[in-house]
Amino acid sequence: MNKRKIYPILVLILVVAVYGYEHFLKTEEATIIISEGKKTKENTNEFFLPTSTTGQIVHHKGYSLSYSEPHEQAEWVAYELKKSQLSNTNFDRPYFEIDKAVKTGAADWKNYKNSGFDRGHLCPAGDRRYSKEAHDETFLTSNISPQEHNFNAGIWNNLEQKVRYWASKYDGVFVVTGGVLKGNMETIGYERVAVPNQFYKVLIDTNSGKTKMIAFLMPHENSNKPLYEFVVSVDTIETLTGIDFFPELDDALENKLEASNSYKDWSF
DNA sequence: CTGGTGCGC
DNA sequence: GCGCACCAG
Repeated sequence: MNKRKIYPILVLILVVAVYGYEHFLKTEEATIIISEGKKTKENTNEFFLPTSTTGQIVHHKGYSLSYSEPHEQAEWVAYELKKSQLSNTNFDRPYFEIDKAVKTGAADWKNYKNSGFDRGHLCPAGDRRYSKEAHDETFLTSNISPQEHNFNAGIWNNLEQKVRYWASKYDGVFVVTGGVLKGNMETIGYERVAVPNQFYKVLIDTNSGKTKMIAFLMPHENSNKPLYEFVVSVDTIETLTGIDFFPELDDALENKLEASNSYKDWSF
């Protein structure tokens, strides 16, 4: 067979392969979204999603996220922690996997190897112990951020445990968490995963009477201070990150709750 | 609980 | 790559 005959065939194979791969990616993503079931505005998982500053929102069964490709991590991860989901089941920790649902390519876990930083969960594995599937799903690289071990196992861990306490006490809470991806940041690994200088967590409770919010902003370092010392208004975090946290909420209520840095409604 | 490294197969 | 032992805050 001469070159004139073989080139069109090679081109055809290439086109089919690329199309097939794209189709595979879209099919996989669609499956993930459909697998969450019908979403309505009454479903808090959708209702309380923040805005994305990056244009790439990914839905998993147990949480949703907005991925920032330049920083190789999520700008936020959001999920509802229901009281009924609290569990002490001990699943083995699986290996981290690159999140294939991130179209631009989620970070490789190898970036973290020997970096000196923890692979810090944003949606904690401890919040998804109600099934092995949900637990394993938190071990996607789109759900982690580089964290100092003393911070992750220290005050950040304390805050995560407090969230579980509140989920129990207030019959569930909706959680949004992430690193502040602004300013000069150290990077790790060949993909230059950014190391945030601050981390935040925003909570809303709509299940125990009147709607209430609380937000935390923590420097990326361990601390022995009490958790309430890190409470700020939601507005403060919105200004820092450019994220609008509860856009679907009634405007008057949203404005009032997000301006407050009071923690009187939350039991420490 | 939150994580890590090293070793053998 | 996977399972397992062992370590740290």
